Amino acid sequence: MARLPKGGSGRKKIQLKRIENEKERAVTLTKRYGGLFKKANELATLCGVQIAIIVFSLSGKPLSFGSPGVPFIINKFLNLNQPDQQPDDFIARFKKSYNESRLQNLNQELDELNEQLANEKKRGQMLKEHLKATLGCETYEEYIGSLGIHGLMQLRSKLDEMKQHIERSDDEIIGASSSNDEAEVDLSKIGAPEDYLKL
Amino acid sequence: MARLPKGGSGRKKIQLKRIENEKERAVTLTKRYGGLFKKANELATLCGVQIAIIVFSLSGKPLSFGSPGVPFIINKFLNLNQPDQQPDDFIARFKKSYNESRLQNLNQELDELNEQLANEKKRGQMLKEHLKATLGCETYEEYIGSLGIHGLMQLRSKLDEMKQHIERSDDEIIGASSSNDEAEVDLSKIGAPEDYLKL
DNA sequence: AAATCTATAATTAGTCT
DNA sequence: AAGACTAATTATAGATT
Repeated sequence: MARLPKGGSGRKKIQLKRIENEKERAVTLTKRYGGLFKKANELATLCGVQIAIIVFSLSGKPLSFGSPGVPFIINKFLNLNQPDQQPDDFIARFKKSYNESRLQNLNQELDELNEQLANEKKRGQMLKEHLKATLGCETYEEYIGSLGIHGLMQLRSKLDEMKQHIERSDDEIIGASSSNDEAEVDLSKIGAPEDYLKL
Repeated sequence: MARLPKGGSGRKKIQLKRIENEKERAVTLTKRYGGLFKKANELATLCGVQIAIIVFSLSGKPLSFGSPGVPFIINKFLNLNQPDQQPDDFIARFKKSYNESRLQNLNQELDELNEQLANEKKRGQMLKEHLKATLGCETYEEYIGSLGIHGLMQLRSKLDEMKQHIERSDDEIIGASSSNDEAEVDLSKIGAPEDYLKL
């Protein structure tokens, strides 16, 4: 028998921005994190890589996927980022790292960041010229806008997060003898990216 | 001239098992982890969740995505799985501080920042397409564009501010100095937006 | 509200460059 | 060898139950 198009009107394209409707957002989360984990599993299987995904829902509930396992991969990741030798004295190591590594690294990283931002700018110009040549439109602002709305939102929230973390860490380090649980950043103070760039 | 169906024969369904051919596997990894990170970014944006992905390729190279950041989410995840064990001796306490200190976290955050910047660059083509799709829009994108410039400028000032803050903190901590002025941003060093985004 | 359905959007395997 | 292309597969937005 002929199949009537009884179902919905089909998929519509959606904007890449926070879904305001709470219910709809929850449904989308359920659908998509399932799809994401499925893709991750396929990637691990097809390509033989190790992969871990951690998602924190708005309610704070952790959803995780890991092949071979989340803790294993976390350990591996942390060890890579902390290739520490082992001096006898822990405090000496602490100070040594603190004095030698941090400022230099930070300055270097900041310089690189600025350099990359400059490169982004240059690339924007090239793109504009290219677009102008092919499309005949002067849309530099639009391009930078598109670029900025992604990269800069992430940068922005990240920097605020780091800033808060620094302030807390300072308290801990300077007053090292006072116990201070929960050195974690209070995420609720950071807010969504939209809060910084809302129209 | 007429457009020949010059391309390949089209996509074939593949088995969910390890791809034996090394080159093919590498190509698939590249394609799919890009797609996976894109999906993750969409999930984070659409649903306002925090998400981190870590992939270790066979060669051991880590590929990661994080919103707000991989280390941050790892910390959160670990804290959930290891509810606060109170350190009762000095070394343990110091160790705790160290592990949560800004040296590690900052460096990791910066690594992550740079990584995400690189990802942003990789998506240049996608952004171009997005721009093309939104050429019809008039004031919306332009407004975002101006916001992007503004955001970039503020980003710069935040970086400078952070840098100064860190320099002062170093003096305090390592040199045990007690001078404690408020770190102020030197606005004269920042310059006008045009200096960063001029075309 | 979770499951199902359908049309469509998005991803990508294979191919060619 | 890194990107473009195309056809086909896969994911999913919105409707419906």
